[in-house]
Amino acid sequence: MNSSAHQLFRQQTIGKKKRERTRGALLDSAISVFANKGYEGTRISDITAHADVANGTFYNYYQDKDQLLHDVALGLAVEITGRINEEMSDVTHAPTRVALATAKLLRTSRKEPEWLDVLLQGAFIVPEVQSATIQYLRQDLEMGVDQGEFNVDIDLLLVNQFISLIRVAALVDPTMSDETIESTCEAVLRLVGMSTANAKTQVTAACESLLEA
Amino acid sequence: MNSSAHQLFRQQTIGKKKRERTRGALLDSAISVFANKGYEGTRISDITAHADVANGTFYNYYQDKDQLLHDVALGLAVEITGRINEEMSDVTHAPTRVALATAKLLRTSRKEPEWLDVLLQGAFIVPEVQSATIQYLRQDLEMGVDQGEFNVDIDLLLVNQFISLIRVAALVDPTMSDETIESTCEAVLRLVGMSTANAKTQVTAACESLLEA
DNA sequence: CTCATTTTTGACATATTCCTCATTTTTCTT
DNA sequence: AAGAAAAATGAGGAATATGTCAAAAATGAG
Repeated sequence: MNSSAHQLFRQQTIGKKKRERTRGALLDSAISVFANKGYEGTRISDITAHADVANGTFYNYYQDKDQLLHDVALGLAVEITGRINEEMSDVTHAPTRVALATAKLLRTSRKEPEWLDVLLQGAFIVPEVQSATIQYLRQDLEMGVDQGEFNVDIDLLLVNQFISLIRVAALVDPTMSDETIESTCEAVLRLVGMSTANAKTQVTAACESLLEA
Repeated sequence: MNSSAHQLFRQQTIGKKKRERTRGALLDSAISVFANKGYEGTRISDITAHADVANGTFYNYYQDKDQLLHDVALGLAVEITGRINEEMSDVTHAPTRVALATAKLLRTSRKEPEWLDVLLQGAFIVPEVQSATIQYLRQDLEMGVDQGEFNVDIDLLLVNQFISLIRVAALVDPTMSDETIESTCEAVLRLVGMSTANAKTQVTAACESLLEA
């Protein structure tokens, strides 16, 4: 087996010792299997088979599925949020930041659908992953309130509502069409209290700047 | 075992023949077990144990877990949407209908948290349950657009975004406080394009009329 | 109350998954 | 290239779940 398109973790372990390379293979396989069978539905043997290692090898690295999900999802969270934040370091307008981040995230999901899927599964199961995921989002939302652009209370419920809109996009349209991306960006801006017209304007601008890059 | 608070299906089968009563017990037990262990996580034996029947009895009624989920979730969908719609038969103002329906649904979830949980699990797994759940919602949303109150395109994505906001409420605050209910009602109205202020007004009015009843 | 019919029972055969560990194979330092 | 350390292997025992069925028990119509 071992037919993943992506190679996130193996990429990170090239040149390192065998131990780290095998761990990378397990992590990459976990992404594919979790995404296709769901966390509950995957068996340890699914992952080892996908990674082309023996059954027992798994236990040289993890004690159980939970630990693996923790590492995979946290790794994805760090990778994805890191990338997006880096690319937006010069954007200070909160609505633009939120629209851009959402669009970039959903674009990532178009290229690597399994990443967002597994990240979100982890965010709903592993508290630490949830914190890591929420962190940046909350900052941008509070920034928007300070700037007088978002007209809503920022609390845990709102942040989770935001994330659930992302999740729904991936669920309803796994191909993640441009239309789905734009609709979702507009929806999150409406959720934080912007008018339909205003949201549309922001999203159009953000998506154009995305095409230039 | 058999310590459910609710008795939805057994209530419906009182006086009927033994066959229907046992089926009712299985359905009620399924609600509790699915809600507490999740669909994937529940074993047939969990359900029979909870229903105080022998293992083999399950197979006199259903071939597998999927069929049981289908019946349970569809039964819940019919029961819940039926009740809510009946109580709103005289309300014609779309924003009021949407706010009221959302508040009523979340109130139901406060009294019977397992119902909404299982209904939503079913809606994401069984297509027929999804249709049944979406049906009324879509009507009200389109009514709101026709009335010029909702400013947004009604499509499958939007309807699912709506449902996901309901789901998040149950996830973030299982006790379903008044605050959570109101915040969620406001959020769904913002999602469909109402202003923050306007949404607040509608929700306040709707929740007051709810207290009178 | 009787007894044919319906329903329940639970032991068991089958199947799946988990996890261990003694052994083999690979790695990589010198 | 040698060889000690690290890593991988996979057979197999323990645990758990599924689905069947012949026998036992409960039901309810007459």
